[in-house]
Amino acid sequence: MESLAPDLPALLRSRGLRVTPQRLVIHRVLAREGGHVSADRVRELVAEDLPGTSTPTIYATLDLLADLGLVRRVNAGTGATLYDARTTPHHHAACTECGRVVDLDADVPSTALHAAARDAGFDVAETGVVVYGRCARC
Amino acid sequence: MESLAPDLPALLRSRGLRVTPQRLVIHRVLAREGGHVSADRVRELVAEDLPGTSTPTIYATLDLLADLGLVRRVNAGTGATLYDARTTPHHHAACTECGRVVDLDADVPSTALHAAARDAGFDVAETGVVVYGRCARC
DNA sequence: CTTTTTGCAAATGATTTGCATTAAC
DNA sequence: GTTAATGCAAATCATTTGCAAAAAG
Repeated sequence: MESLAPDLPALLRSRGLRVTPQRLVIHRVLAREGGHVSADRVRELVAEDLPGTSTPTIYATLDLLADLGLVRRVNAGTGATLYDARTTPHHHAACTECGRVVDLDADVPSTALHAAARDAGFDVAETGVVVYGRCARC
Repeated sequence: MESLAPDLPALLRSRGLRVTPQRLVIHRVLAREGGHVSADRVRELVAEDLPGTSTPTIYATLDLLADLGLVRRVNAGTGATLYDARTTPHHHAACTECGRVVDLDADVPSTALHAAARDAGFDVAETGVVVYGRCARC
C-alpha cells in the first residue's frame, strides 16, 4: 500500500538527489493545497515560509515533483499549467470564461483510448481529461 | 445533414460578419491540413497565399473559427494551442519528449463525466482528452 | 459613408536559460 | 572539497492590446 504522505527526503535520497528546504516547502505547500495550483500561486505560498525562493527554482522543483510522480500537471487551457497534488484519480472542469478549475470525480473508461495510443506507438504515461464549459458564476 | 465543406462566406454573412480574404485563406489552410496545427504554422501556410497577414489577425480568426464551430482548440500541453479542423470526433496523443501530436480514433464514454460537470454547475461545451506518453521515435 | 477588420508595434504572461554563488553531502 | 541546487537577470515563446489605416458592405 502506498503511503498517504510520501516521504520526500527518503525519495530524494534514494535517487541521489539533494534534500533542500525549497523542495520540502514546495512539496508541503502543494500537499496542503490538495489541488490544482499554478506555479505563480505556489511561489506566493512558498514565500510565506521561505521568502526569496526564485521562480526558476519553483519551476525546476515542480518539474522534479512531477517526474517523481508526486504531482500531476494539469493542462486546463487557462494559460498557466496547474500542478495537482491530489493523488486519487480524478478529472477537471475548466470555465472558458473565468478560468476557474474544479475537480470532477467520475469514471472515464479509457481502455480503448490507451489501446489506440499504444497502436500509434505511444508508451502511455497518463491521460488528461478536461471538460470545458461555462461555470455557474459566469 | 451537415455539409462536409462548410460555406464560410454564407456562415459569416448570416452572422453579420464580413467576408475577408484573410478569413477565407486561414479557413482553407486549416481545412487542407485536416488536423492539429499551431497558430504559427497557420501563419506560415497562410503566408504562401496571402503574405503579410499579421499575427493578431491569425489569432483573431482562429478564435472566430473556433466560435463558429469550424475548428476545435486542442490543448496538448506542448506550449502552443493547436487548432484542429477535423470535425469527426476524435482524441489526441502527445509525446512528452518531442511534442508530436497524433489523432486517436477511440470511443471515450463521457456520460458520467459530463454529469459530474453539470452537477458542479458547468454548462458543458466540449471535452478535451489527451494521452501523454513517449512516442515511437523518442 | 459607416463600421468592422486589418496591420503594426509594443505589451503581457508563462516559462526557460546562462552563469556565478551557495549549500548539500 | 565536490557537485548539485539556487538566485539573478535576461531571453524566449505564445498570445494579446491599443490605435491608426484599409477595406467590406
